Amino acid sequence: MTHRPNGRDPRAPGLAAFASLVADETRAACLLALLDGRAWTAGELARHAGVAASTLSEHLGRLVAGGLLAEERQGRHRYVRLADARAAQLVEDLAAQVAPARPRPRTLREAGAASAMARARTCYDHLAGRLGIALTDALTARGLLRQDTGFALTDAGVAWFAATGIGLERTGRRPLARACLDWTERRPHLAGVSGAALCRHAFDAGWCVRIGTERAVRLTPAGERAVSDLLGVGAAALE
Amino acid sequence: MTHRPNGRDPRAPGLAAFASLVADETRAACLLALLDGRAWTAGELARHAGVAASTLSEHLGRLVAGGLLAEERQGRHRYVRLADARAAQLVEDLAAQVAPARPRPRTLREAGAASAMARARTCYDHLAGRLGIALTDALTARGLLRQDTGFALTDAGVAWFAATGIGLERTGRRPLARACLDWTERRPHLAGVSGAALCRHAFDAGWCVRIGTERAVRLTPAGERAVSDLLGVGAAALE
DNA sequence: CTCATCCTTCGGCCGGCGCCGAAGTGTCCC
DNA sequence: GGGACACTTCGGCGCCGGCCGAAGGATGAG
Repeated sequence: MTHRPNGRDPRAPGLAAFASLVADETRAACLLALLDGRAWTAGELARHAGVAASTLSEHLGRLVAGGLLAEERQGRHRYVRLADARAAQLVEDLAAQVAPARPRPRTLREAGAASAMARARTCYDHLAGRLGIALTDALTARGLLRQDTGFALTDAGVAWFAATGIGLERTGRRPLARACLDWTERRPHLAGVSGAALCRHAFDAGWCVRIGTERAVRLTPAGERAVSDLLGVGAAALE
Repeated sequence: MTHRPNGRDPRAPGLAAFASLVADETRAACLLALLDGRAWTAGELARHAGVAASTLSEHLGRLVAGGLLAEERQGRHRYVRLADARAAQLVEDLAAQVAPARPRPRTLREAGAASAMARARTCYDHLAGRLGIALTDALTARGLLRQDTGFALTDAGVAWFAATGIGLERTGRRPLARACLDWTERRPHLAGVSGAALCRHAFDAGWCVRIGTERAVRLTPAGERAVSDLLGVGAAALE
């Protein structure tokens, strides 16, 4: 990088440096894995990505320095997670751009896992998969969310969250509602403060539970009743 | 790249490859330049970026192959522009993430240009700068746009566009309204179909004109009257 | 036709960086 | 204390890719 006396936009170096963080396959794999919203140890990520621990340590150093990851050291472990909702959104958005190169279930076990993921999963801090879309569509059909002129809760929507006992706390500048493009379905679903609150409530109220240690989620019988009663979402929309 | 038999997300290679497109300083400079929404020739971009024509030719090849740019060959010229609104949004979003490393006016001329850009400019196909924000805020204050629960036009807002004679044609899946984070102001302004329509109308109706060959824009006296009459935006909000 | 202009292709150079294994540091457990 | 474990640092290797200049189309002007 020699000196460039030109009319380049001063943001170019920063933009390139930032994109470089994602521009490595191993780091990209880490970021996608961390989209589950949990904190992983460096060792877990190294095994997941299939590289030596030393290699991964350097990658984590870069990602933390770049502000994409936050770290928390506990004893001899280094826990790492996406820095904030902003970072998560960035990875989501970027991942949504890439060609849906995904057909690849090799074994029955893999096919089952992929099917469960497509049905319901978490995407950072909100619900995704067909479940996430079904909820989003139901909110829209009931006039609680409008997607026709943008993406925002209606007054009735705000009231619905309050009546259902789901608190919506405004934190900083994070929007109350925003669209997150679903990877498997290529359709938008609810994210933002309300999406996160709905997801948290769904877990707290026992509407859904995690399947194994993955991002996949299963709707419980109680959850089926709840979404049917509250939003009129039938079992058909969830299969 | 040896074979990785691991549990990596299959999207990782694509994500990394895609980010690589932006992860080069010269390509980043091109993308930022193209955010003005116009078509540039390869030569113009080469001079702008300060690299040899041969070097830039290779960069353009990658960006086009990656789907970020669209090209149009006319005679011995190769015109290139951002492929679509999706690509523009991606570059905007990414650029908004990077630290606002921008203080740097060296000469009076540069300072003047920076000041004009901060006042009013285009951002791909919509208006940005203090003008863009003033319009967005005015729409919000008048109940035509709601930003409190997301980002969407209200029914009154749709009616306002119709009454003002600004057509809103739904094209594909592009949202009618979405927020674009302003680089200089760090605040959201109106983008999407309605943002583009408003910008186009402003030029067609003579509300504003381009300053020189840059992205900067100047509000005409007629434009000042129009925004004052239609939205109650005073001159103070635009300085 | 001839020349100038714009772009692309090719060969070659060089730096950056992703990778590993070995060695070192810090932490927890017994 | 000793040993196992998690992670980091370091040296070294190899490759990818950005850069240039020279040469080769392709197009338009005269």
